[in-house]
Amino acid sequence: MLRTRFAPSPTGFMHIGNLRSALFGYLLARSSGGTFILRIEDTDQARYTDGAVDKIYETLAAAGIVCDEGPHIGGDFVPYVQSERKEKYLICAKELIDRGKAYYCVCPKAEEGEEIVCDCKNKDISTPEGSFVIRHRVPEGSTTFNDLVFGDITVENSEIEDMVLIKSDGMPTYNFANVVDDHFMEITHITRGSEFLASTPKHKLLYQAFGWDVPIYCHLPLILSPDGGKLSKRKGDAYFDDFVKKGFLPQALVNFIALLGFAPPNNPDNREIFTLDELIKVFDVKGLNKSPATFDLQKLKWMNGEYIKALPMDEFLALSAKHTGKPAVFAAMTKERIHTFDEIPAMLDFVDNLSDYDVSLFENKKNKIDTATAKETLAKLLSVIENLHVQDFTIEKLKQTLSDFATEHSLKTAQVLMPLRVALSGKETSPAGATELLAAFGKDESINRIKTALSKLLCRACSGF
RNA sequence: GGCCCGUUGGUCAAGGGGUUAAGACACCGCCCUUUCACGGCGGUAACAAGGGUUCGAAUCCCUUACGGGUCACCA
Repeated sequence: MLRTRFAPSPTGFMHIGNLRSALFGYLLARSSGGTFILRIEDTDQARYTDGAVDKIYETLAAAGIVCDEGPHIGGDFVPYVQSERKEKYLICAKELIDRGKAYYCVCPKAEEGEEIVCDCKNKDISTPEGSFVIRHRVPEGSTTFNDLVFGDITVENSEIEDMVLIKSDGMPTYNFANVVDDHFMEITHITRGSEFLASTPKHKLLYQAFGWDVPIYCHLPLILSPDGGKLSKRKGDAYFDDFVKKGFLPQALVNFIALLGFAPPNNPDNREIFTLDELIKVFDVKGLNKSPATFDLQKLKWMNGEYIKALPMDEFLALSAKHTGKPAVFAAMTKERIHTFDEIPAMLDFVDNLSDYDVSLFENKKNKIDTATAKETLAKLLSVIENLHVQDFTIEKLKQTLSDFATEHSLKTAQVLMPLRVALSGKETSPAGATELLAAFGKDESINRIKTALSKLLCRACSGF
């Protein structure tokens, strides 16, 4: 039975890279009928942040990633929080000391840039006094491990330091706790970012020191920021929540990061939009890449736009309400045009506040419209609209009315609709055409806006320009 | 700097000895059109460099360059 795990540290918000590790662990488990577990690695007390564990649950839930075992659901291997497993690590470390594979070190903690020559390795201290750590005794030779993505990797043991297993505060280090827990929780496949590639030989040596089976490694290619380095907090492109706040949908985000460093091997029609369930179906480690992938915001936006367009209208309106207080008629206009929800406010700013726009907006060479013809058309249009009944303000009826108007005055539809649209929106671009805006604003407001346009145009005419 | 890993258009990527080197995002053009957008059609644009191996290399090997990761009592 295949078992994978996601083992984050509760240090704050969920980093995109972390979410991706979780996603691939989940995909690997689900695609082969395995089990996906969550383990909290809180061995660094200094970095512990309140609420961070809840944030992890929330993010996984938002992403649709369901755990089979974990602190919040239990399982056969409780507890799933490392700080609650403290004794286990010490016992294991002592076992290693008994076997001569680890030793007590009483050297002071090295300061920044300082290097301490440690001789504890040869002292064989049996009962340390005062502050101490337990270090791994790295054997001679070289270590080779196999990775599902990167293949065989060999490192000389002389390159590997005698790493600390138990810190002076009694807590295990990440490297140690990770190995111990993965063994006892019977994790078969280790999925994590390739930043851990370099420490994997240390881990393998530990498994061997205990005489445990070495799990199968599957390192994921890194995600890079567009300017080369890591995704960073500074630029606001590092955390899941940042993206949600900006109006990205969790599903789109998941879809996008799944396709970073991965391409489904069997994808004849080059599909790129996948639900989580579909990702499970097409997932295969063979599709994993080795080279780092750059996070391209533009493509994410495109993908998010695709998800927004696919949303049922009621869901869209519910979500857009968080970003705009405008009436649904207007919000609905933006559905097919936005990439992220935070684009809505700027698109609908004209609804409550007609800007003091310039009359040059009325000019359009292609359709032979200038301020004079626009004024003339709007003036005639005004009386037509004033004579309409309120119940005639439906898109269907307005369309007919405007079309008849154009015919009657021998105008092209554009020559009627362009000036009207500008008058109603006061903008060069608007999220909908004249008919829709007319219907959305209703009779009174439409008349007001046309009158405003006329006064602007009149003013222009007086001054002789 | 040592060690490890990587390098196909600006970005994501397919392709694993013989291809006109896919597709997507972005960009540009055209069409549609009531502006912009959407949609449709088309276009620009890539095998890091140099050596091998081979009848033939984007594909295999070596070197260089560049990029990244890692060298904690952080995870």
